[in-house]
Amino acid sequence: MPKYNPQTIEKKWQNIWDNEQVFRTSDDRSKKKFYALVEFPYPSGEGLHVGHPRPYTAMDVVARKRRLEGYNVLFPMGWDAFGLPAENYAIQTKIHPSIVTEQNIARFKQQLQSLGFSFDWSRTVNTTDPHYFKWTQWIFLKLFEKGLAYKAEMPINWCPRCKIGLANEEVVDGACERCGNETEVRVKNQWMLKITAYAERLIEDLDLVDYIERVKIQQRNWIGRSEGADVTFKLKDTAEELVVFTTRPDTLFGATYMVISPEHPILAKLQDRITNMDEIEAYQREARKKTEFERAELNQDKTGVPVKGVTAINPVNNEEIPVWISDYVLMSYGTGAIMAVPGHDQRDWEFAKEFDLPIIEVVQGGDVTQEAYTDTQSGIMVNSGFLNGLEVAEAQKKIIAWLEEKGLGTPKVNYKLRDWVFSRQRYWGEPIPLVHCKECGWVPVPEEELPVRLPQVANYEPTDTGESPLANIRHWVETSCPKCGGPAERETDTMPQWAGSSWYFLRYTDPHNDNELASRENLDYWLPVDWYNGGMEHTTLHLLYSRFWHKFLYDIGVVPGPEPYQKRTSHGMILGENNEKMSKSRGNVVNPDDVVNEYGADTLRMYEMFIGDFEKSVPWSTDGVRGCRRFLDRVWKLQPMLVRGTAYSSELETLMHQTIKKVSNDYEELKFNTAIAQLMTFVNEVYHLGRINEAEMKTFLILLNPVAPHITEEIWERLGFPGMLNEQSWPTYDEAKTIAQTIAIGVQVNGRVRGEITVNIDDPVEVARQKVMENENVRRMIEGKQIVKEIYVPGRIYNIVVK
RNA sequence: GCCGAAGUGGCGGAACGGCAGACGCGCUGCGUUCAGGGCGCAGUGGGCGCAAGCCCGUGUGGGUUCAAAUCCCACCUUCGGCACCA
Repeated sequence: MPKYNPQTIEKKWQNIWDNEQVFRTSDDRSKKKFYALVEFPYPSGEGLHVGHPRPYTAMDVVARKRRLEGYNVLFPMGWDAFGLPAENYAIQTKIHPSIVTEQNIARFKQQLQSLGFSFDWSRTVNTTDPHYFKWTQWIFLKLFEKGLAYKAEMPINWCPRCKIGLANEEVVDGACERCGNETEVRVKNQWMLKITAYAERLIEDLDLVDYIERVKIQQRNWIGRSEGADVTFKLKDTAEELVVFTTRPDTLFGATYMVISPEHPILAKLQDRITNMDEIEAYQREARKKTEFERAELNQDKTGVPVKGVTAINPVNNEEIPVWISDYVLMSYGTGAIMAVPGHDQRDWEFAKEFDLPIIEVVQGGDVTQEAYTDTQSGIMVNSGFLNGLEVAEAQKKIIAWLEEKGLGTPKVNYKLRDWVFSRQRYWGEPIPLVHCKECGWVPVPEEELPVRLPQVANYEPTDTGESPLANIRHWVETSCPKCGGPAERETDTMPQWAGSSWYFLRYTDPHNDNELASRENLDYWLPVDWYNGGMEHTTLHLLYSRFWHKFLYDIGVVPGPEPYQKRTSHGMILGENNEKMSKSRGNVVNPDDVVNEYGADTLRMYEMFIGDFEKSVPWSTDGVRGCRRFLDRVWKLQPMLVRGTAYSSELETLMHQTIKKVSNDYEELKFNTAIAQLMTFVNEVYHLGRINEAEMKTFLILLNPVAPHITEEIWERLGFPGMLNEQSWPTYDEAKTIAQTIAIGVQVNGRVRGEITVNIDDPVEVARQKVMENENVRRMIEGKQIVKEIYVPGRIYNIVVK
């Protein structure tokens, strides 16, 4: 027998799988389908690192298991290839991003193939391929048609280093998610997508899907649904009103002043009445200068200016209350105005203390002169007129009814979620397929003219004014209006990277279709994705965006269901050996190529699955890799231990059934580490025994195959088993045979282990009891004491309680 | 501040009411008729003991139970998400 040589056998089997199209997906709709999805990578110049294969291997294990279970499996891979690194590289080198992208893709593909993933490579999608982004543009036009894409002057987050506008989701702690530079606020004319129109359904429909709980929680958190009421406050001696959003209309009697955002439009309307306009304008200028970060994180001290000459009327008691402006009230949430209830709101309390405004207790329980009393989910109302003495919950019902009756308020739901800033002032992205005509306004490029391709340019630099490099390509910009034929200009902003990834999983079902984004038959068959594994970092970006697009496509009848992904799971990060995040600058990056060359792809795959709890971050360990290689060596050396046998031997039968059960279940629950531990236990047992029969060997190889596909195929072939391993069926187990007939159990006295007995699982209590009483040590422990109670749990424990 | 997850040997981790530490790494010993490596076998939570065995032990303090890493209450720490969201 030759030595185990992964380098040769892995190449060999990869070629066989490729030549025989073993993992080619068919559209045979008579078979039950399984759609397994992993997030497609951005093909960076750095190539793969060992973090990538973790989720890929996990889903490869599931996909391979499903095929052996008889499913028609779709397990595709593609390239999310628009994006800044290729563009930045182009700025430096003047090499077109498409060339660099192509090279990077080739390298990524070669690396992925060397790991033996069972992707159907014939279905690869590439977001930068005009045949693909034609449909990205098509979806955008549909959104535009339905009024869900609109252009607006918006204060947006601007990254001065990347010279690019960012979506809220791309700003982390006031800094650019990509480069870490602090972002600033700039008012820009931007394309926006109305994701807020779907806020409610994006929350509600989480009930329809099987996502891990932390993903659902984070999405709900991000969307930030909050129930309350809009309440109207009249302004004394004017025709104007201020509408506020509050979650606690029951505390209206405690509202002693109002605060509006410095950007609130009423200030301009009432400027003639306001007697301190200078002061207000000065404050507005200050507020505008601050970044979101400064406004939110750094400066929690309350500042503000009273709006002199304007007085509001509290609708519940007609009290006159002052109006202030302060930057702690945001124009972008609710109505940009609040009623301040300093007795029961921390921020309002601080503000009231700062400016010496009255504080009234309306929910009993605290001491509002000392601090805001916010533990008010329940409590008794006081100082609240007709609400006095009521429980909070009753008061809420009563006040809302009262407000509605008087026409002073209505129930209202607000969301923290904002509309999606969809334009980027960049070259390397999908052109937004719209034309601006002086006569007709924004006009869509006709469908038959899609895709709108990127022009060749010499210079990729973004401009400091924030205009796209495309703006300088006059021959591309200048066009004619599709509607009136007059002169018109193309939109020069491009789409964000999140565009192409919002629907790529649809394209996999029918990747070469030139007439539609995918045929309805294929979408009906393959959707929804049965299992989608990806990173937690995409929970509030990609995952939310693609659910939004999918719901929209559902509404216009393109896709068959409201949710794209039936099940969503997530993996932990792989850290460097020093327990820090892997990065070039930290010098702790492990390259999968090196691991494959030294130990083999099967070892890498196995280690990635064995390394620890799949859902948690874990440091890389070179010694751990060696351990997995050692195991595969031991598996290889099972070959000479083979004996004949078409049924499991009596020595291994129980363990065999236990192993089938554990491995089958654990693969489904992402507990690959314990599945592999079980396979190791099995091999250890075979070594003790010194032999393994054909039936056992076959089952073992099939169980190990999803994790280590090459070595298992090779051994299968070398032992002369019929066909290829990948054509076999997943083994089944008999529950009854997973239970050992004789078993050693612990014997406790007063809950402490004092001995061990070996019993037959079917032995009656009396037999077990007799064996317990024969035990020397147990006898000593109970001697001279009175037995109060005896508990026998067959197969588990025998416990004696003595006094 | 709010929401969530998690604290178990030297390390990654198992067990999720029933013998804590499966499996792997590391370490120790023995064998493989020199060494080293590789491989095989055995051992490996701490303390006491020649041993049989005993005591202690799953972040901390209480509680429930015949029995708690596991369930309940309070707290501490770490990590992740959100955060002046009215």
